[in-house]
Amino acid sequence: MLDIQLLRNDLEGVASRLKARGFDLDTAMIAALEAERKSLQTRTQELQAKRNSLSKSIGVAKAKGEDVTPIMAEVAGLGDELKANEDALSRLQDKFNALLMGIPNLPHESVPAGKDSDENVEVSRWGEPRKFDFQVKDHVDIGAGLGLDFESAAKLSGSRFAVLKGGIARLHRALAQFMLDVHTREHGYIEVYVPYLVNADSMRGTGQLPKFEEDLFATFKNADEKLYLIPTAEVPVTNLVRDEIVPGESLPLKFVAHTPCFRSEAGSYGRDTRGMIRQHQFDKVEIVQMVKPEDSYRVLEELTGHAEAILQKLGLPYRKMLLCTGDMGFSSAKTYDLEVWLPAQNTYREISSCSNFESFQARRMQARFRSDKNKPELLHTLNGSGLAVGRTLVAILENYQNADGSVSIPEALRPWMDGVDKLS
RNA sequence: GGAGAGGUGGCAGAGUGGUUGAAUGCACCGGAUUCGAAAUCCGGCAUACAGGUUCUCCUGUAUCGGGGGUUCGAAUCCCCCCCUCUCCGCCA
Repeated sequence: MLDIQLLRNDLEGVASRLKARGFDLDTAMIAALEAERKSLQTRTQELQAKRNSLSKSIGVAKAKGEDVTPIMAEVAGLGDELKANEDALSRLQDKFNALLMGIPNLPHESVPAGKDSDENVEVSRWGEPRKFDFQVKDHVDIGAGLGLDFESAAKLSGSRFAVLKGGIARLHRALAQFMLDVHTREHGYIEVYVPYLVNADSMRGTGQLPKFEEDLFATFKNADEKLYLIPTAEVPVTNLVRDEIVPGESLPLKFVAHTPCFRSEAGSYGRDTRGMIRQHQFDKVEIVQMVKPEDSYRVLEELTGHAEAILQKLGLPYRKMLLCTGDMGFSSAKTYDLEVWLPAQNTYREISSCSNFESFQARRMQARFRSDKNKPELLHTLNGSGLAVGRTLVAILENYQNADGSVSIPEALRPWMDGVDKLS
């Protein structure tokens, strides 16, 4: 959520920055709503003040044993207008709030302008894609002989699910454990285990709701209370600080969580239908930080580096992309995507997304910190995939495949695989 | 699932319709005392929003788990919901 003060003070400026990310802000409508709000609110508060003081004087008069009927008569006249004003104000505020919740974050000034992913900017590249002296297979074909089973998954649940058996399931588990261990041991994150079902408040806090309900899976706790399956650990982990005022000295808070993620993938029919790239359910290790505002851009670089470290340890070639204004997520002010090399597709594919949300999520969540005796201040939130486990599995299968159909295990991962150096 | 108790400020904990945004204690901040510290004493100390003033405040409104209701007036009464604790049952 944007700062409403910013909207009031610099509506046109906000509109033009939003335009850069392809969002049209109806400034005339907002200005009109704002003018109406101002007069309604002033009038309502006036009436409330009058009622309060009259009510108070009734109490005083009664205590003295005086006759209160004249005051009662006076206050009775207020009732209808006050109620009408209160109702109108609350309707207007609901409307304004709904509008505000639907406005995306402002892009940081360092974000390049652009329409879509074609205009993202490559920042750096790491590793050399391997030269194969045989015909490379994609992960589906390689995995078929190693326990990657889409037919069973289709029987159980339909399309966009996978069953892993044997060594490949083991590899999947090892990857998650490896990532968790690196982030906790080397990068200073605290491991957290969190619920996979969360309420609507949590989804609103991080920005998935109200706009993107169709991307989520939901279930019902009872007839009128819906719970959502998390599309990323970002949701439960970031919401740990919702409605909290944390001591300034406790920042930065650094959390890492390994969770399954559930996405309906509505609107992506036909895209990445083959294989494990785009699933309804996948595992991800997510790193999250809550920091002071002045630190958040330094931390974005640091956090992205933590995700890169996993790719480097695994020896997977990747490139780091700075997303342009038109390709960023709804809540983000600046995002780096890490794209891993997939030889069978002969291209780089997203495996991590690292974002600084500045105070956008914190404002929705009322997540604040207090330094000394200063007033509470909104903190900044960041997160990144460190990494998407399923896609990392795909990358290893494809990059470490051998001519005989076996797959080598990256050196760094072997301690998590009981020393196994090859799946066959 | 059954029975009972409870949710109040950073924390603990009073408060069952009327100058209560809320006693008291702890914590915290400023000052006094002290060579300095502890102890003691004095004062301050919630959040959001609006209006005024504009870097310092003033005024108003809302907020005592959430929502709705009664009333001139609700932390306090009524209804619904959520959560926590204790006991019993069930259970990975």
